[in-house]
Amino acid sequence: MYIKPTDSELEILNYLWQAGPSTVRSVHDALSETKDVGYTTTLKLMQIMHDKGLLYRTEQGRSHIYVALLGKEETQQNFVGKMVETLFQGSAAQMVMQALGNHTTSKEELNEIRELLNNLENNH
Amino acid sequence: MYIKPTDSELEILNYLWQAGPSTVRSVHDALSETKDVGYTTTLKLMQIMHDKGLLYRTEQGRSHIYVALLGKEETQQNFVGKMVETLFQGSAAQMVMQALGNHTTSKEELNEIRELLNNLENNH
DNA sequence: TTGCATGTACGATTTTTTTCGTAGACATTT
DNA sequence: AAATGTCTACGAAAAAAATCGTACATGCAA
Repeated sequence: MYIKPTDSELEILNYLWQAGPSTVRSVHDALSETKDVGYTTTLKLMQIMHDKGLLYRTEQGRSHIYVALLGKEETQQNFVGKMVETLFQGSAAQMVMQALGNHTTSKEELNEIRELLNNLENNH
Repeated sequence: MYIKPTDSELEILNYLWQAGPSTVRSVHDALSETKDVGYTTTLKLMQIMHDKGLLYRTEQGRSHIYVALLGKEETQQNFVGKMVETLFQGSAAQMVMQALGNHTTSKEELNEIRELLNNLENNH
């Protein structure tokens, strides 16, 4: 059963995906850069995420090391899927066009996408 | 200042975008198809949305007609943008590939995207 | 050994979101 | 006219999320 992370939980997951196994301290220090929040708030959030089964943790001396149990790809897929459903009437293509139209994308990336389109069409 | 709609509010907005100006009754009837919720809950939600400035309303006899004040495109852009930021490190291309890879897309739509890619590259 | 820094645990509060019961207005039906 | 159905208003409760204070343990430095 999939548990949808909240916005705050997503910020934490995002850091863990990039940084790998981390202490509350390092997660908190990272989040503090962009957000004004107390240490115990981050701590509590991560404890709750642990309770929910979103994070695994192991003791390391006096502190804990946390690892994301939810996969990045899995989560991306869930969020994108839901958004396509609710905001784009199920049409991935519409969202794609919206996204490409409103973001700067490099030539290389555009080519990558082109290649993907070709592959999709061939395996039809 | 942009107000981010909650999940429930999004469902209502979504209906209003498709159906145009509507009564609470018709919104509720539509939502009831997929969701088990009381009439007064939908009513209250729409009243709150009106207070927040998400909906405009006008009296029509004994009932009210509601209209979405938040644009569909604007909202799509906001949600997609945020998702690209938080879940795809700001790379729209990555999300695009994720989305296309996991959804069935018709040949026509693929061609539309191809055309968009060409336009993007030319206006570089 | 005293004090300070740094860690977890956890209760409690606040804020946000969702839900719904009840009351009152006003048509329509019987 | 009385009963019934359908509407809004609104308070309040329940549920979910986010925040933080305080207590307590432990390592380390003075």
